[in-house]
Amino acid sequence: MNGKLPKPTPAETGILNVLWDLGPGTVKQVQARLAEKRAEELRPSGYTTILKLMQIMAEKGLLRRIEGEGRAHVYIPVIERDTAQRQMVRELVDRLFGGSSTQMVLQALEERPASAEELDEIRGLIAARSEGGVA
Amino acid sequence: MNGKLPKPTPAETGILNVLWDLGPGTVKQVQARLAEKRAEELRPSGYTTILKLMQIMAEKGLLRRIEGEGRAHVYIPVIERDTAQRQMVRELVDRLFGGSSTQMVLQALEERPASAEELDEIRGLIAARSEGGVA
DNA sequence: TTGACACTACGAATAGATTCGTAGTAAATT
DNA sequence: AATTTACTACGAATCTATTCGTAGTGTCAA
Repeated sequence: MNGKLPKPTPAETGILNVLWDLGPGTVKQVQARLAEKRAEELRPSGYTTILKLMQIMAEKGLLRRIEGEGRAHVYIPVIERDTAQRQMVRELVDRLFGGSSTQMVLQALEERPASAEELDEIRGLIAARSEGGVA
Repeated sequence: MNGKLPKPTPAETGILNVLWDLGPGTVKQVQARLAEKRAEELRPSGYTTILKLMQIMAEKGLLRRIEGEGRAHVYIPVIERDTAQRQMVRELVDRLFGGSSTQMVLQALEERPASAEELDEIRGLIAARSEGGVA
């Protein structure tokens, strides 16, 4: 059902992040959130820009649009955070790490050392995997 | 010195991969390699396409061009594999995982379970990190 | 010398993402 | 009713990436 959703572009990913965090939202809310976040770094996108993007995303099937109580439409992400994350991690692994997620994991851990708790968490997952006899 | 190298585009990344694997190469060699790899999946890019891309990459500073012995120019990657990998992993972590490389690592391990040896390798790195007292 | 060959250089077409201006519309305010 | 407000819809401009055709150049063989 969730068939062939296209890969979100960078700008679309920004919008999805907001909706994943806040739940269903209007263009205005999303735009405000993005503007607030990017205010210092970059010039934030204008209202109609975000509107257009969200319209396009609805066309593509990335968002579902429902008629809100007021006049503003409310948008909900169709693609889930997990799914998008998986998609893009996989792509990066394929493109830059020759398909070896291990290599990428090593690289990631090098770059930004995790805290002790995080390492524990990873250790836990690994332990589970090792037993599971994944091959 | 290696100052402000722009982030390689997808097509550029493909070219870099070849040069990272094979070392210095001509347009012809790169094109042949890419064609061979993509032959089954997608229609491979033509010769002049790769030539143009490599010229652009040289302009951007991603490749260095030296005059070969024959008439063909030889190109060498300026940006290193490690550097590019770090750059893009970091970007993905920031963009999709709220800056938490741990989250991305967990996701990556979910998606493509690593082999026992790989898990060992990761475990080793983690052990080293834990002791090193990074956090 | 002529022609084939193996390249490079360059311009331009196409495609996708992102941007925003302008116009339309319905509801709320005066 | 007229005006303002708060939105949506749409077209078009811009930008970047990718594509490839065509033309130019020098070398080598006949």
